[in-house]
Amino acid sequence: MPVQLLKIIEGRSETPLPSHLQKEDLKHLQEGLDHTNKYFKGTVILSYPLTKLGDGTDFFKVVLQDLDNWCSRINSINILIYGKMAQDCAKVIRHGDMFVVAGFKLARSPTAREDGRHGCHLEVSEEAGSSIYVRGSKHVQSLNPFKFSSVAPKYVYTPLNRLKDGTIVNLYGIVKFFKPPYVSKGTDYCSVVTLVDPSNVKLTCTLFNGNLDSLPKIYKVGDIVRFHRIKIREYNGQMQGITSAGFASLTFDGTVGAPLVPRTSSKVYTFMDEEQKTIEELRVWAASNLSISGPAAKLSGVQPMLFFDLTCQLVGKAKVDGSSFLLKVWDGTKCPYPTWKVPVEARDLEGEKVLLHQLRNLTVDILVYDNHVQLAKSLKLGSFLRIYSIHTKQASADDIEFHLHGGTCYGRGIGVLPDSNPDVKELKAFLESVALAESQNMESMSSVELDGTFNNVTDLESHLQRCQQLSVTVLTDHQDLSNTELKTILNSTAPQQYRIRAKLRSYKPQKLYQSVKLHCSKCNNLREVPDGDDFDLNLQSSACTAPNLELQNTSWYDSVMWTTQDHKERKIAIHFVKHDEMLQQPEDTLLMIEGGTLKEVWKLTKRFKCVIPVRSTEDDLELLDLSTPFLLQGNIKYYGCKQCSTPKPIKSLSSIAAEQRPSWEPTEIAQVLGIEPLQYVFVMRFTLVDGTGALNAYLFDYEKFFQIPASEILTNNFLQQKMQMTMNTLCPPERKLDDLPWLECFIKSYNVRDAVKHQVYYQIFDTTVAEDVV
DNA sequence: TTAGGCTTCG
Repeated sequence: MPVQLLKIIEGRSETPLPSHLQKEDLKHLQEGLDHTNKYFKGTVILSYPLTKLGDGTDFFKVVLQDLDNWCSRINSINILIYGKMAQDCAKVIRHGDMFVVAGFKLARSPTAREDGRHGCHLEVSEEAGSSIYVRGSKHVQSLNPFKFSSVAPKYVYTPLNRLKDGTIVNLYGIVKFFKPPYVSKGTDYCSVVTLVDPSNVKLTCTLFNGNLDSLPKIYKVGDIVRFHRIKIREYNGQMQGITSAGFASLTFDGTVGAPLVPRTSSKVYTFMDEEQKTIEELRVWAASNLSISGPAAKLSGVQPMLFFDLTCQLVGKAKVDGSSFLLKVWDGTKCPYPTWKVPVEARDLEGEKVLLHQLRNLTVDILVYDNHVQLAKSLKLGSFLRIYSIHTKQASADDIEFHLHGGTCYGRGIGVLPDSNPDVKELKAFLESVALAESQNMESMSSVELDGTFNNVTDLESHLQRCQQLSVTVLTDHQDLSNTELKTILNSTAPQQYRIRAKLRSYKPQKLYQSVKLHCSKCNNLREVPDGDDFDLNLQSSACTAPNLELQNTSWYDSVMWTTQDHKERKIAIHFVKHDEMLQQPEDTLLMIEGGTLKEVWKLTKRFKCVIPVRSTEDDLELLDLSTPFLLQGNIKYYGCKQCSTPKPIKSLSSIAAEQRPSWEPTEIAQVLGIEPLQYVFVMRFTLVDGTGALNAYLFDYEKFFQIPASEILTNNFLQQKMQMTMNTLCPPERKLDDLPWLECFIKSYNVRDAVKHQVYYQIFDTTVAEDVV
């Protein structure tokens, strides 16, 4: 039989190829050379749907990658399979399979220039006397491994529903619960991990090791682990896993599409295609079968009386007494409640004094107890931590307290995250921006303050006093102009420009988030920013269209598709845009999603550079309705103008993908997709007074006035607080007019006429909030 | 040996 599936033979995993065949290297596949008695071996990286040619012959095309030459510029080749063999192959071939072909005919590939693969393709059919051997992955039960040569030992992995008492096994699982390593009462560190796998059986493992590093590096529920040599025992009527001699583990991020970088302390480990495929399959299974936890809690979002996990940086620590220890941490956001400060002796507090002072309003005190003290003491200042199951407690009328109680219930504990952790990378970038803002604030304050003799209230007061003398805004141009009184302006004709000195008596809207609008610079229209519900509805209605199978896996993107296993059986497809035939790092990757929910789309934006929601049509993917963002990047939703856009087919994007270094700039993406992008803008009305008169001036600001990008305000707590603080400085609530600070501004007057009336309006321009106010 | 998940009570 020409297509041979190498079947499992109990205890014998080796089925040799016919001995007359010799392996041919990709670079030796050339026209004019003799390929009789040669075979080519590669991994299936792509297969196309089975089709019929014009004459009714079945036709199946697969792309093989040569693993021995995978770092060469050209490492893949097209295999064209005809007739019955095409049918047979189409039934069994899976992505990732090892594929061997012999007795092929070699011909020039007409698509080589376009697909960048080998200059020749291999033609294969029964008539030509070809043979195909397929080695399937572990998870295809009917197919099995054979060795081409003796390389690494083969591991067999036991599904969690097949575990037997008293055995030592290898297994994979998705972390459903874990206790980060803690000091046990014996001699070792202990970590308890509960796993689940697609057999839907749970296994709780108790892992011990004297070396912290030898325990699995699990950072969150949903991580995927591979355990080697774990002992299975029955305990209380259930199977339990426990470390045995030689136990080893790999841990992977459980997010679909995240890089496959194993976390391990082992210097030598096997991790091959099959393993990769298993992890990818488990990720997809988990994505549709396990509940995905929401975004991580931030200090700005804490509530009294709850338990939460906090990702943070350690800025100070101090011993308190024998059974408790103090950690001072921050995550760049401000806790909305006044927080409890644990009294400690100044000499017991470790940490940079200046930093502790600078961040005094952003750090919180976490008191850790009992078994956590030892680990807490050993933590390095500046390290990034995830503290699991912190308890917030409202002790007095105002203060909120943070406790990490003794014991390890619910995974209570402290984990140190490496700098390479994606959450740490994100946090670090955020903290740097906050620290910069904080230090700029500090520079403007008096040096007396820095020594810590002044308290917060005094800081604020002196800050406001300063604001009352100087202007809280500055002019970015035309400084030579002299001031004009408001009365004069009100009595003059428009259009004109003026420099004014006035006080901000009031402003609208009072709720600052309402000031954010979307503006089209082409048609000048302003539009409200759609809320998340609209977006969700659009996504839901587009999810009714199932992904078109013919639009999966093209020359410029790779696709993953799965069906959710809830009652809706929703089909989700993700298309990862490639660059140079390769997938890029997630942080550089643009992906398109069909059938995703709002939550899934947001989750993807956390990991990938750009996300474009799309749906299938008959012959291409297309953008959703323009009330939906055409692009999500970071926290920002980019919208297009309905009036001025003429959406083009999605394949127009492939031109950017083909660039040397695709930067995926929103403006460039908008341009190739025929979208006129809308810009986020603050629109506010300031009522200004100067003793001679009052006038309303509009502020129309993308970023310049507040030095805050309008695009980021809606999704960034810190910037919202910053903007609120700025407005409180410009127009302090509950103050008499005399006590308000001065603003220096440029305003221009302009006429607005319609059939019935004529009005003069004023707009602020070339003005910015003073640096020490921001 | 240790812990064997399922919140402290400071």
